[in-house]
Amino acid sequence: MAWKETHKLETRQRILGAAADLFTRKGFNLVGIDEVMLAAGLTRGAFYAHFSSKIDLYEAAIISAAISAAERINEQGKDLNSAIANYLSADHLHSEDVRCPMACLVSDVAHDDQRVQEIYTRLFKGFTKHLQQLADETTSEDQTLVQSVLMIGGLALARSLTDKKLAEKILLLSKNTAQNLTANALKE
Amino acid sequence: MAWKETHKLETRQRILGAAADLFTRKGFNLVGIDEVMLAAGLTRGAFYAHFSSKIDLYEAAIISAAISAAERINEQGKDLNSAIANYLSADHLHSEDVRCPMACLVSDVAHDDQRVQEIYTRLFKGFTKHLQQLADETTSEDQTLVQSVLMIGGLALARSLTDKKLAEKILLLSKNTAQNLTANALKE
DNA sequence: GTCTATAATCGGATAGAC
DNA sequence: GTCTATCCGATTATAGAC
Repeated sequence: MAWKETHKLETRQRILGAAADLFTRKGFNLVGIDEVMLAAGLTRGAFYAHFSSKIDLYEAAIISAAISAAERINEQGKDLNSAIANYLSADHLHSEDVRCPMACLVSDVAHDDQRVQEIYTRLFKGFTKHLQQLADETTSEDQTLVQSVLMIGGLALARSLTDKKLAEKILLLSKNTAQNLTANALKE
Repeated sequence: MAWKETHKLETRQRILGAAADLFTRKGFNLVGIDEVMLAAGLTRGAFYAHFSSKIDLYEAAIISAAISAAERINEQGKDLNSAIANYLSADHLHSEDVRCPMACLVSDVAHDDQRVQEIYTRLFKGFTKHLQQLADETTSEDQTLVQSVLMIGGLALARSLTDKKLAEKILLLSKNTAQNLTANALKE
């Protein structure tokens, strides 16, 4: 019974991983349950043993994707500047595996129902809190918020442009601005 | 024949207006042709006399929405700072009529096909060009790009948060940062 | 828990009358 | 050009065997 439970959990994680990948790449509506289950190595019928609906999966997948993205940042850099650089890198922009759902779904979420928006809001607060922990004490909450806008906005924008030269320029400029932000720049 | 043509054009514009409103509010997939035509005061059957497909309408509606949003900005402010303030205002955030598609669809577009992305890219270049015309000669292209990230990213993010206090704080901080941007802040 | 088969629905697109 | 009626494909969700 013990490994049956862990096996189910493992399967669930595999589904979540596939869903996180597909939803961040294609959004909610363009992804089918078929597609997710196939990517997880199963068929559609098995889906409802793990999740009660597609929306249910979506909500769980966003959280899962955010955790993966945070781990990816943590692996590579220990201070705020490298976290910013890592997030706003060409690597992240073109990443085939881990992508931050905060950027990939920033406008999608505005069209979704309130439950999804609440999850997104919670994740965003976690995002800024995480940045703040990496920063030194001289960094204000307000600075962190602006850095978040530059990170999420810069990446989201870059992902939607076909002009890849321009996209990478936007990443670079957003990175520099976020890293150089001073408390002074935010005043009225 | 003359006013028959203008009547058709007028109807087309009414459809486009309804579509611009619905698509920026709900995204592509959650909007039905039924819904658009009903909002335009017609029925579904009449749709295909004006557009060849839903995607065709979507592409035209994004452009139409961008023009409306630009006009809205132009009406209210003549200089760069008031354009930024207007764009990143609580008014624009909660607007029931005109909304900027660049912010409302920034991550949606990344999931769409290339044609839509190309249109979005073209509109973005128009967006930055417009900002630059409002700015004085001391403003560099790079500054304008960062201002665009703060405007589009700030608004998109604010729209997805259920915590409206936080959303308006993000607007305010993004606005201040965009207005105070100096060439120095963008350097490596 | 996972499979195959099927029900039920929804929405884009077309046909033909007016 | 606009309407009503209809077709058709796609997809979520369920039923029942293993």
